[in-house]
Amino acid sequence: MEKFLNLQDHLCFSLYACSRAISRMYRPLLKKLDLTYPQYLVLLVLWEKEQQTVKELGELLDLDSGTLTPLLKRMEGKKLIRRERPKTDERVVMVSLTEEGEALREEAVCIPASLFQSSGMSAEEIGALNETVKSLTERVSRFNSI
Amino acid sequence: MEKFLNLQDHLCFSLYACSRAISRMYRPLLKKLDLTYPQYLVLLVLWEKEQQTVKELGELLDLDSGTLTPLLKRMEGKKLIRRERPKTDERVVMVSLTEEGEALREEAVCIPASLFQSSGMSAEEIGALNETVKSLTERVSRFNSI
DNA sequence: GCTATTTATATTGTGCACAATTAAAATGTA
DNA sequence: TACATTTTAATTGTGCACAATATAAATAGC
Repeated sequence: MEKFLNLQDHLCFSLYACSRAISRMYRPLLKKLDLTYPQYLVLLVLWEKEQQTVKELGELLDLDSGTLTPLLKRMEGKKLIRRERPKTDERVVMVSLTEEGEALREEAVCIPASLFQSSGMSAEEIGALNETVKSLTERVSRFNSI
Repeated sequence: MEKFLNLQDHLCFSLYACSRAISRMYRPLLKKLDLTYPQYLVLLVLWEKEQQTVKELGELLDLDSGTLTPLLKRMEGKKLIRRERPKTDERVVMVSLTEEGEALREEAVCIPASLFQSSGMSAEEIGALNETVKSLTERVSRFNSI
């Protein structure tokens, strides 16, 4: 006989609600940059390495082309990125930063601090939570692929 | 000078990716019950208290009517719930379980165990993580409302 | 070199999320 | 009681997520 859990005892719900709460906190900050949260994540990846394929972006962000293709087209429309198929392999779409996209980095650099500030947690606590959550994701994902 | 974080060091991304990974793990289990993850959450709430208003559901799940109204209509279409406006206050929509909705509880009761199993964590560790994440959500949400 | 398979992206369709607006019923107050 | 305000859902529009499918280029085997 399985014990029946309260909504509040479901870790899945806590994580789902927390992720949305953070996204909601970031939204007004990102709106000033005319960005959505997933678009911000794409920029985070490109600020680390300014040219990547759609496939690489998808692997890093764990998003498929059904999500990324229209998202990247919107970002291209805003002149934040370029999308081009290299002559050497026309299956691939290379995504690279424009100057505007690169320049946004300066304006966005303070966004993570808002989570740090609101969390009331120390850098160590945040780091530890991050590692725990990443480890959980990895195990769950591994479980998925079995 | 702010330090620039790697994607993997962003707690916001870890939580976002983890939430989606869990949802992905649940999806095949929920598909057997013809449920989506948010629909499952609505049932979790109704299994605890079998009649609630849309407003109450929204407060518990942190979802607004723009999300809930169409979702609940789909659940009504599947005969899992009833939606009715009480004569005493016709602004309100009361949501209540049908027998089918109540009966799904038995089939869904094992779903949380799949997260427990795949996580490789003890019940204590899961409980502690749950508390940490809930506390973070609360602080972030409070920050939002200032 | 020719075909079969693989790889990378795009398309289509469904279902959330959420901001902004609308609408209708209930309540408060003069 | 009349009218302003508040409460509660519904609607509209945009942008993800993701499964399923399609398409075109590249590579592998023969």
